[in-house]
Amino acid sequence: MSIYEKNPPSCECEELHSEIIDKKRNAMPDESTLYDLSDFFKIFGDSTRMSILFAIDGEPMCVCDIAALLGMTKSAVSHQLKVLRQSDLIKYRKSGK
Amino acid sequence: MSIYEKNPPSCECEELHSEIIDKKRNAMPDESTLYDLSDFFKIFGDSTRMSILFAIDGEPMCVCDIAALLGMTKSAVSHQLKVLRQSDLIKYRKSGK
DNA sequence: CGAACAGTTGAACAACTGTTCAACCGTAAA
DNA sequence: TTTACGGTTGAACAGTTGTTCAACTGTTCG
Repeated sequence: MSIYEKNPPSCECEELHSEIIDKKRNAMPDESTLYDLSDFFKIFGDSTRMSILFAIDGEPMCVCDIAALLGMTKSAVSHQLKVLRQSDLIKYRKSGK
Repeated sequence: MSIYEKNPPSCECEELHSEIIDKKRNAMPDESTLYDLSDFFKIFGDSTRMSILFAIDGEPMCVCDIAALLGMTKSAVSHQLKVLRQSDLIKYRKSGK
């Protein structure tokens, strides 16, 4: 005995408060700003990357040591370092052998 | 003619700089702090949530209007509002009909 | 040169995340 | 009470993200 058999096609909201919507639309940052902003936060939204940033804060470390400290593989660390490097959050320093 | 056929089992780094590692380990925030921190940033790491936050900044909006403004379904907005609500970033205000 | 070391890369895979769809709940007006 | 409205929910799906594995590069030391 299903009662709601003939629901309307859902969400027929015909912009009931179009004044508010228009007003808000003008106040909104443009799309690319929104993407840049969320992309920025995305970098810190991973605990591994956060750990790496804390680890190399102040004194630089080599990839092997970071990996040992965090209990991950060199590869995983390197992948995340690449993300951080691409965001200009860290610098690359050549190591010699 | 593959040359590097007998690579070592990879990553044999026997903590070459164990002093540095130990020192860093003590300076690291504990794991739950790291998770809390990254979880916090994760919320802002999505452009939809960012948009919603900008939209409802100052003057509150109903779900239908947010959906119309951002060109999404009510459902999608509601799901993201739930995330924001769970993070105590926004408050719920009952609407009447 | 050849071996060892430090690090990078890409493909494959699993886990997670965001959107859609359809069904649903609660309130208020008819 | 019934209908419409504003909003929520959960399952399903697609796209994205993080880790691992194996192979690789470049440098340096013997």
